[in-house]
Formats: sequence, C-alpha cells, structure tokens
Amino acid sequence: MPSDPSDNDSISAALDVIGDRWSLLVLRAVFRRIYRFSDLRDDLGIASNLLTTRLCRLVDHGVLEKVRYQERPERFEYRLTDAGRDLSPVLVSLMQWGDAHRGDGEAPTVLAHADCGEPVENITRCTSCHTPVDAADIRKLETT
Amino acid sequence: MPSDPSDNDSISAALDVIGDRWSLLVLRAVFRRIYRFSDLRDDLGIASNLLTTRLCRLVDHGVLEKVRYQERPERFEYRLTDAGRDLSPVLVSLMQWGDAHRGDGEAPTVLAHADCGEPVENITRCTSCHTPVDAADIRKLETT
DNA sequence: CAGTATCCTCGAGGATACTG
DNA sequence: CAGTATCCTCGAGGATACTG
Repeated sequence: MPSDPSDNDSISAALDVIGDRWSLLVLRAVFRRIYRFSDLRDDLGIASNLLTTRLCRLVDHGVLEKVRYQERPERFEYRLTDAGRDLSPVLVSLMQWGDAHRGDGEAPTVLAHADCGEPVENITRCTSCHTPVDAADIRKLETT
Repeated sequence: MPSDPSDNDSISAALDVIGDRWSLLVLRAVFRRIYRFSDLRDDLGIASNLLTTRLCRLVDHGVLEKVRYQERPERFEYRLTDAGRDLSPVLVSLMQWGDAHRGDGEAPTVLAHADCGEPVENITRCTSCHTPVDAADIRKLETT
C-alpha cells in the first residue's frame, strides 16, 4: 500500500524498537548512565511490569545488553550496545527540536562536547561537501 | 520523579507531537510531498478517522498547516510549517538507524543532497570545532 | 474528495501484592 | 534488589457506513 515499501520500512523498523514513549524514555535514561532496574524505575516513575517488558524488548532488539555486575545474587545492568549508541542522533534531534519549539520559557538542555566544552548540535549534512542540508534540499537517490 | 525534569521535558514535549507511530508516518509522507487527505490515506493505509485526528493534532501542534488549494468546494492541503520542517533531522536519523541496523538485505534508502547529488548523513557535531561527536563524548552542560 | 459518526475489540498502561 | 503475577480500566486502533 505505501508508495515505496522499502523506505517506509527503514522508519518502521526503527519505530518497532523505539516507537513507544516508554522505550524511548528508558533508552534516554540509559544514555544518562542510569543502568539498574530500580534506578530506572524510580527515575522514570514507570510501573515495574512495564519496565520489565521494555528492557526485554530493547535487549531482544539488540540496543541494550545485560551485563552482570554482581554474583550471588546475580544482578545485571543494562548497557547500550553499539546499535544502541547509534540511536544517539535520534535522541539528540528530538531533544533539540523539543527545546527549540516547546521550550515555553524552560531552560533548554544544552549538550556539550566533552573535549572542548562547546555545545553540540544535530544536523543533516552532505557527505561530500559537508554543508548542512535542510529538508527542502534532500532528494531521494535512486538506487535501481 | 525524573532526575531532571527540564531535560526530560524536551524529549517528552517532542514525543507529545510525534510520539505515536501514525503521527510520525503521516509526517514522513508529507515530507515526501504527499499533501492531501485521500492521498495520505491511500499511501499509508490508515483509517480515515485516525488520519483526521493525526492531522488535527499535527496542525494544533504547529508542525503542519492547512493551505487551501481549491474553492467551491473548499479543499485543503497539509503543508509543513517551519517547525515541521525542523523535524527533518528526527526523520533522517530514524531512517539512517533503521537502514543501518534493520536492513536485513533490503536496499537502504539513500537520501541525496539536491545541489550536488551526493548522499546526506545525519550527525551530531560540535558547534565550535565542527567535529562529529559521538554519544560517549557528549556531556550535559550546566546552565545554572 | 475530505472528512464525520458509530461501534467494537483488544491490548497497553497502571496499581498493587508477592517472591527468590 | 529485580523482578513476576494479577487484575482492572480506558482508550487507541480498525472497520464500516454515511455526508456535504
């Protein structure tokens, strides 16, 4: 039904993993270095059964992994995998948009580059000329 | 309850607008220049009542606007506002992630820079040194 | 064409109690 | 601490019929 199933699928596939509010918020908390079940639950105010299902799904989808930090009793933390870390632009772009358009006087959260302390920004750029490209100048590249 | 309400709000605010699957898919279709109700419905395979609610919400949130393209009977198209266009990085980063991690043999959708035809990429970079920054090197900037 | 009006179902979300 | 087990409710999603 969609005009081009294949490119719809790229977005849909991403949404299967982080398409619901809680998954995204859990992920965001992990980026903020909150790794343990109870810490996540307390931080997010999420019901424990829901947290369990989100963590399982995120692990199943390969964006989080369980890492044991204690034996007897066994205890695990949830850490980002490489695939999970690759979701950073999604989080950053969402946050940037929220700050820009929904701020309503709230102080925006500014993220800084650890090396030099300057703010970071999320942009779409040309791989060749490195110029930032805005939406109107993006075309679909025909691959076939 | 969250450790830092203000930065959680930036993400939550963005999710209020595009936090559900259909809103995001509708928006994506509009980026692909599908502007009319019936075209959107057919393209997405969405029930008309749902499409109505999504379009209303997107208009309410200021990311789409109704533009009349015909009188008698009045007919409207849904166009991106500036705020809507600013969501482009969110879409691009989601697509990029889906392509990279969920492809499973599907040909990825490559987006090209209209000016030079080269592929585009979404990155997070330092506003000062312009170096791409990855998740591990992002810190929160204290504003107070 | 661009919706509105109904109706139905299923499952997500939330609260709460319990467990190794 | 890190979950599992239940139970309940409400509303999102989908199908379908209708309308200016």
